[in-house]
Amino acid sequence: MFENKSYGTVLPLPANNETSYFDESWTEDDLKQIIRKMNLKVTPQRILILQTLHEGRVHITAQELYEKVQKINSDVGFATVYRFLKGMAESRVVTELRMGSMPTRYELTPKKHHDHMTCTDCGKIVEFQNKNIEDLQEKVARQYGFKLTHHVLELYGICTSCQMKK
Amino acid sequence: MFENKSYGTVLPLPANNETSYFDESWTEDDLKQIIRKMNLKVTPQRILILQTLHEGRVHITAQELYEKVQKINSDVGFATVYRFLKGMAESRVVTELRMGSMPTRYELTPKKHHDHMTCTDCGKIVEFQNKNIEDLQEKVARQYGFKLTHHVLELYGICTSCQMKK
DNA sequence: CTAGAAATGATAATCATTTTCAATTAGAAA
DNA sequence: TTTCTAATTGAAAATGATTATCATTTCTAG
Ligand SMILES: [Mn+2]
Ligand SMILES: [Mn+2]
Ligand SMILES: [Zn+2]
Ligand SMILES: [Zn+2]
Repeated sequence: MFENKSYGTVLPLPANNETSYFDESWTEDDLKQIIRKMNLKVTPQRILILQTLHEGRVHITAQELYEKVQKINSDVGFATVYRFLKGMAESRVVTELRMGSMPTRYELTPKKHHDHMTCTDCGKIVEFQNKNIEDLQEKVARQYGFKLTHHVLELYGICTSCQMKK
Repeated sequence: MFENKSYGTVLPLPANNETSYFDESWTEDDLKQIIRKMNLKVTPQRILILQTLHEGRVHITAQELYEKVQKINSDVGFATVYRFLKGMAESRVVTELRMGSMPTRYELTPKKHHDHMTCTDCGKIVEFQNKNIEDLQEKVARQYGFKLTHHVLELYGICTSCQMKK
């Protein structure tokens, strides 16, 4: 399974997974606003990291993001990338994705919540929304007296093209 | 079997939550059979590890299991515990539970699949089954041409008693 | 401007998990 | 039962992602 592939190498995410789903473009002022909203000082590093995250592929690892940022400004340390990513996760600007034992992946928190379905052969990730499932989750929580804060739903299987390869 | 019942905790580990949900008791022969079925040699270490896992609390970490086993036979190394646990996970004898960034927890794979709802305050874990959700997952997979192999569904929230503490 | 809190980044530390490898052992065959 | 050998073991080292340290630099409120 792709979960056993060595660390450091980029997962074979197909090109269509590398497009950002954020249609809107962000100006430097937008970026600064976002940083200020999390009560952090605006620094060139944070602007660059956030910008790169926004422009780049979704579901990126801290390491991948660090490498991308490095190519633009080699003065950015990976500690800063990890730190900022962690901060953004805390303030919900980004969402952490922990799939299996692989390094954590990040995506800018989308306006509308979605879950993920991953092909265990090629690593393709499909995003989906299903209100019925979300409603049922609430129902389960209610049955046990829980007040839900969040959830993790990941589907794993074989995608169409990988099925045909066999 | 474990419907409407909560088992184990992740964080505080109260003693009264250490009951196994496996009603059946396993004889040494049962243990040996299970090990042989995964095409592994029967060793005293593996018997002890499996037995301890069966008797102990569900949702246990490798480290916790190692410590329990140590008390009975200090000749068992933690590499063996990790290795055997990993092997059992591969042959589906145990199920891995990766919650957030905490160390992996293990449980003997139950006859009937269940998912987990965790209190983020006290760590209480509630196991639940919901056929509707499972069906909807299949439906989603079908929509995208995926052939599902497994899934991860974790609900997080505040349990009843933790809600009252506020 | 300036002060001082916040941020940075090189480096070391953490920590769960995996690997290595020499010594031991299970268990099939003789 | 004895032999043989591949599988297993455990101590220790390695790994890899992530986090902490801390001396230095940089924001930004005033
Ligand atoms: Mn996504
Ligand atoms: Mn369980
Ligand atoms: Zn695929
Ligand atoms: Zn609670």
